[in-house]
Amino acid sequence: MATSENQPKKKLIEPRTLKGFRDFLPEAMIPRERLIERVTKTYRNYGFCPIDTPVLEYLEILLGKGSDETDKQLYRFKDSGGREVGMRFDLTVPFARFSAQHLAEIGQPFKRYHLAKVWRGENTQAGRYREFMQCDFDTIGTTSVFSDVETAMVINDVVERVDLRTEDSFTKFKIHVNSRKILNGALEKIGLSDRSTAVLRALDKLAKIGADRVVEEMKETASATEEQARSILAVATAEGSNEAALARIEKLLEGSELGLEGVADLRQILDSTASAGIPKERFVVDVSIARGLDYYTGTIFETFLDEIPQLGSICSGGRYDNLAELYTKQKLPGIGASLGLDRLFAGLEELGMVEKTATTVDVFIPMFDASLATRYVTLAAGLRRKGIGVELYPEAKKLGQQLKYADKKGFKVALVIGLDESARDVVNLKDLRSGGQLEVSAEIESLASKIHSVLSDGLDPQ
RNA sequence: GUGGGAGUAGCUCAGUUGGAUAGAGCAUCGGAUUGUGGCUCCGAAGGUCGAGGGUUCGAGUCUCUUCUCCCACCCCA
Repeated sequence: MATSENQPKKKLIEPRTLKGFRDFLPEAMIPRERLIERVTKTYRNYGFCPIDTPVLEYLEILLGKGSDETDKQLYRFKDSGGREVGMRFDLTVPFARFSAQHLAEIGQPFKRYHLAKVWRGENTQAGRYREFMQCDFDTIGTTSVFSDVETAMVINDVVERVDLRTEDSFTKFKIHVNSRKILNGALEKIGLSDRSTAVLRALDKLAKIGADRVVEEMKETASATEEQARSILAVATAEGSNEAALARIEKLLEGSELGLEGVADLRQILDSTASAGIPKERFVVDVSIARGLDYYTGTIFETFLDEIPQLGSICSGGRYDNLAELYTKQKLPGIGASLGLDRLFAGLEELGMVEKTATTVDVFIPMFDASLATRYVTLAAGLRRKGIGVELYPEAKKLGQQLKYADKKGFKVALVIGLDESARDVVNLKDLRSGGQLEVSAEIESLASKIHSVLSDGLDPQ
């Protein structure tokens, strides 16, 4: 190999990232972290506990758990010890393994959340990447419908808090609810139970491609008759209010114990969430949502933003009978959901709900005069002890340049201290948003409270 | 994986029938301005024209191969 000293010109390595993989600059990462914080806080608010699992799993743990598609998308390789390994493509499969492995320690019921990156080697598209973050929460070890109710409430709470500009509730979204029991009851009644996957996959596309093409697809992929397909659609397209839709479905499913159970579950979810104060119109009974994955057996959720439904579901989940059947004989029923952070973030940006900032603190101290450096360091430390984040500029450049830097980064106030101020033991407190400034005492206690008031009320320009 | 589109400065793009040293705006850095940011003016830096081959006196431009990215399908968050 030729060394660089032997070459007339050093060949630079092109800095680049893999397709579907991204860097996050501060102005993207700061709001992203804020969103993550809010999601975490909401999950914890319900008693969900954090866990983590390895990025790599033995290949046999991951293979054949989703569809053939997920097998194809799996990042897999041999490690240096010759072991067949793969990178997790979701958080549910690792959780299933985790539950089976630690069941004795975690007990039941068990509620966990897990925010982590997952990897899928599929083709990229707008809002779809090969490395992306999922924010899962699950409750296992109980079949109680009140876990379904709680799951619905968590989804609602978490999406209500996505407006990163404010603390106010975001309301322009709908949670679509369905139950596999209703679908399976209907399939049972018309004798299509053995082809449920294909039928449901077709049904899932209803909103996208319309009734006629769904029927066509069912005939093709599930070899359903026209009559069978139409009768599934009759259940799936029950319209009107949630109550009216459920009443109609109840009629259509008469005699199907399973189907009626599904109707009862949905009624309970709607009733309980309404009593808990969640607006009724937030939920939409929608029998056409089916979810791709096969392991759902009961309630299903999908969440859409009112203004960009074409973005797809930003938070989806459902109930399953047996999470870890491939790893343990112990039956583990549960329910959970997953927030697609990157897709949601793409949506929030489109809706202008992401405030751009490149700083993590509000207060900026320019190094006005090099001889006062220690003075600045001390002042900054004092304010930080008071819980006020401060950035001190590291070089004694021209004041104008330092303020320009502060302005560009989005600091809200600057504390300007030159020889004059220092001698009189005062601080020139400048509101960078309005341009107004005020001379205040440099005493930490009063300075801190003054900063607080300027941060919340601003300072009039003079 | 299938189909379509596009690759020129960090970003958005211009570049005529093939012609000499490849340009602009924004962004970056510096100066005008050694006690005050956003506006203005001036300047600097920044390019293997995605890569490799071919045609030609001459290629950013034509041609072939290849790579990458974007869009749609499939599937999904």
